[in-house]
Amino acid sequence: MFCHVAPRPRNAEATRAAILTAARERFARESYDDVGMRDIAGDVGVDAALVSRYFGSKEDLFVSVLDSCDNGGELMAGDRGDFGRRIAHEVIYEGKSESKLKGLLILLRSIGSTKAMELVQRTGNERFFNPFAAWVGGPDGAVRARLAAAFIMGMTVSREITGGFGLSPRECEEMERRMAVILQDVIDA
Amino acid sequence: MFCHVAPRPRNAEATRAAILTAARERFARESYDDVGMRDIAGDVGVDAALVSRYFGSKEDLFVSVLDSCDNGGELMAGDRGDFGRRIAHEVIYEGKSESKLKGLLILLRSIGSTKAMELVQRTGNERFFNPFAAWVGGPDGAVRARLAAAFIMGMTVSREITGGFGLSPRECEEMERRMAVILQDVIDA
DNA sequence: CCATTAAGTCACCGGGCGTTGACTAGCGGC
DNA sequence: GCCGCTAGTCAACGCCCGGTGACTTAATGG
Repeated sequence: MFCHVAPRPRNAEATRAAILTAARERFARESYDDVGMRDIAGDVGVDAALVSRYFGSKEDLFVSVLDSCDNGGELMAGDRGDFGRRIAHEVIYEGKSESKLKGLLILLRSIGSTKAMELVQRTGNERFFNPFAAWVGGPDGAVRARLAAAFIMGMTVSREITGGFGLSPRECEEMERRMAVILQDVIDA
Repeated sequence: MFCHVAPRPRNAEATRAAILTAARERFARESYDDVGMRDIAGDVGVDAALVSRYFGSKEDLFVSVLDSCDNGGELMAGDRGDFGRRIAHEVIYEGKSESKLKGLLILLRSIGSTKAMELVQRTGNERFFNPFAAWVGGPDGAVRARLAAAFIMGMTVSREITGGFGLSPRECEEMERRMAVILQDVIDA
C-alpha cells in the first residue's frame, strides 16, 4: 500500500516550525477554544501527540505563537504622516489575505475565552498598547493611542462579524477615506 | 438536615424568567463557549436538565437571550445632538455595571466562537447595524454608521481586554471628551 | 385527604477535548 | 550491515460538555 504519499523527511526543527506556522494561521482564523490540537496537527500532517510533545500544553503553544509574531510592530513601521491611510487600507482591504496585523487578529479572536484572556491581556499591553502609546507620544499619548487602537480593533471586529463589510466598492472607498482621516487626526493631535 | 434553605416555590414561569436573566448575565460576562448549562442552572439554583427542558438546546437559549434584550435600541434613544457624549460616557464609565449596551456586549463576547458566529452575525446586522444605519441616515449613512459602531465596539473591546482602561481619572476624562467629539462628528457629517 | 399533574431532580449517555506512555520506524555511526 | 537514538505514531485515559429519559416531589382540585 502506498499510503504515505509524501512521508515528510524526518527533521524535528522543520516540523516544529511547520507546527508553529500552522498554529499561527489557525489561531488567526479561529478562537483559542475552537482551535484543537488535532486540527493543527492535521494541517501539518502529523499526530496531535507530537504537538503536545514539542510545545508542552496548548497554552504554551499559544504563547509560542504570540511570541512568533511581532505584535504591533507592523503598526509603527512606515511614514508617520501616512499612518491613517496605510492602516485604513490594511484593515479594510488586506484583512482577508496575509495581513501584517495578524498578531492583532489573533488577540482579537480569543477575546472571549477566559482561558486565553490573561495571556491576551498581558501580550496586548506589553507588546501592543505600551509600545504604540510610546510611539504616538505627545500630550495624552496613552489616551490617543488607546483611541486609535480601539478604532482599528473595532473596524477589524466589524469586518469579521459581517464577513467583509457588505458595502459597495464606492462605499468602501468612502469608508477608507473617512477612517484614514479620523485615525490620522487622533495620531497627530 | 436542613439542606434546602429556600426551596424556591414551584412556579414554572418565574423559574423560566430567572433562568433567562441568569443566562443573559452569564453571556454578558463570558463567551458562548465558556458559559455552561450547569453554570446557568447553578446561578438560579436548579438542575441543568431544567434549562434544557425549558429552552431546548443551548443555541436556542442563546437566541432567547438575544431576543430578550433589545439590541441597539439603547443607542438611538435620546437626543441626537448629544449622541457622542452620551455613548462615550456609557462606554467608558458605565460599562462595568448594568450597561444599557448589554446586548452589544453579549454579541462582542461571543465573536470568537464559530458556533455562535452565525447568530451573532445575523443578530448584529438585523437589530444593530441596519436600524442604526437608518437612524444615522444622510449621505453614506451606512458607512458612517459602520464607522461609529466600530469605534464603540473597539472601545468596549479595549475596556474588556485591559480590565478597565488602566488610565488616570484625568486621562479618562480626556478620552471621554475626545471619543465624544469623534463619534459626534461621524454622526453629524 | 387523596389522586392527579406539573415542576424539578438524578443518573447517565455519547462525544470531543488535551494529554500521556508505550510503541514503531527511519536515519547516523561503527 | 547492524545498532542505537530519536522523530513520529497509536491507543487510551480522564475530564467536561450538552442533552435525554426515568424518577421524585410539591401544589392543586374535588
